[in-house]
Amino acid sequence: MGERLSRDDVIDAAVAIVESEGLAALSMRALCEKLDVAVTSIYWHVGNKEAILDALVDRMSSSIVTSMPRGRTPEQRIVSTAKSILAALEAHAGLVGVAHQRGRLAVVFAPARRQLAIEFAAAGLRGARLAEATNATLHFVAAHCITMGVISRSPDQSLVSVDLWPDGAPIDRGAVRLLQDEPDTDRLFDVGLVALTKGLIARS
Amino acid sequence: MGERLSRDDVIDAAVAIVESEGLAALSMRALCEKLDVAVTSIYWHVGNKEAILDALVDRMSSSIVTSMPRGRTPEQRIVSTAKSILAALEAHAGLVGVAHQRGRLAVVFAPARRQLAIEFAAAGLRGARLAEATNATLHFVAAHCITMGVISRSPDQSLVSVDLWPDGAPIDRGAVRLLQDEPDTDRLFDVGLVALTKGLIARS
DNA sequence: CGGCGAATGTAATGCTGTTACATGGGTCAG
DNA sequence: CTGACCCATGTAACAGCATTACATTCGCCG
Repeated sequence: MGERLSRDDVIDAAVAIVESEGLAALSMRALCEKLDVAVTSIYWHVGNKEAILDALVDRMSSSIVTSMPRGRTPEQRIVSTAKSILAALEAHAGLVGVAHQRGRLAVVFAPARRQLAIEFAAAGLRGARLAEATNATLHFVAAHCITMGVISRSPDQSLVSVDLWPDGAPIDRGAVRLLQDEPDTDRLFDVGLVALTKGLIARS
Repeated sequence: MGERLSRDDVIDAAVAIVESEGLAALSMRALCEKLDVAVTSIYWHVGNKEAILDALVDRMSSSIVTSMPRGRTPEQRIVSTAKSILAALEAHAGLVGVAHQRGRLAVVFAPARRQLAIEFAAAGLRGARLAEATNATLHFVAAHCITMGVISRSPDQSLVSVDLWPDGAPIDRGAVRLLQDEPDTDRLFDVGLVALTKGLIARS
């Protein structure tokens, strides 16, 4: 019976569970059942559930590759960079919140932070404004991902619709109709990102 | 022993627990212990833990009052409205994520949605652009709140700092120094909000 | 007083993370 | 070869969680 368990075996199984059944399904018992091993073996090799989550975040961090920014203007390249981060993070949707909880999102964001800073500098920003623009953009992307993660964790999406204008709307009918039903969050991200970038670049 | 339990008693106790010890401390056992009652009584009156959370969200929704927007320009009034929502939500920080999970953030946001739509219309937006600008702004505020909630749920804030520019930075030193340490999220919200508003109002 | 339903309690089930303790298996010294 | 020792695994338990089948009490109404 030389089939000794290794730390990597545990993490591999954990990744498999999270990717197939979601983060909520990752329990120590489910893990040891998948590995056909007693619970305590996991504790021997990895230590804690916290440690398992940390290892998962590490895996995610190292597997994220941000592509080169595309576009001719700084604005286009900033938007492109932010979108590529979003795409990379969405591949590991469930883990973004975990990474954020542990304050390790900064590590994941390091390459993107560099790219964004360079592009904002190319757009003419300096000093405090440059740093704030970079961080605000990253915060925008991170917050969107985490928000999506919170949604996806809930089982039923029973959206409660509200009657916004019971008696007469002071805005045009087209907008009223569009405001009534729940918006597409991906579209919202795009619109917000472009506007945010524009506003950050514009000289006050 | 006429001390019959009522549904409101349960919700009151739940609110007390959440406000004093946080959402994580809200368990059925803690609840019945605080009420000095058996667990099953709670199930009789409220039904489920889900139902309790729903009731908590209701309480939060009805207790949120958004103040009138301040400022002379539409941009100022939009920013003011968004900030007042944020302030109102932060008073019930732990519950925002719950409300969002249940798709009931729209209910909480209804008054703010109206105000924002009016202001964006005053800024000259119509139809789809008006609806998208309104929703993007609300999404920005909600995402920020939820992200803060995820942070505050974690016990230790051990932030891992990364060396962004191991060999030479292509941007000015002041920005480099500011980018190195973790930014103030409140400041980030303000900067992002103003830029977002500016970008949304600006005619493309 | 009888009956009936509303309200409460008892005790259990099955889930979670975690751990004290016992056991097997291999390596190495004497 | 044998005994010591340590690494690795297993058994079984504890404490906490939400939930529920079942029994019991209380109060009201006919």
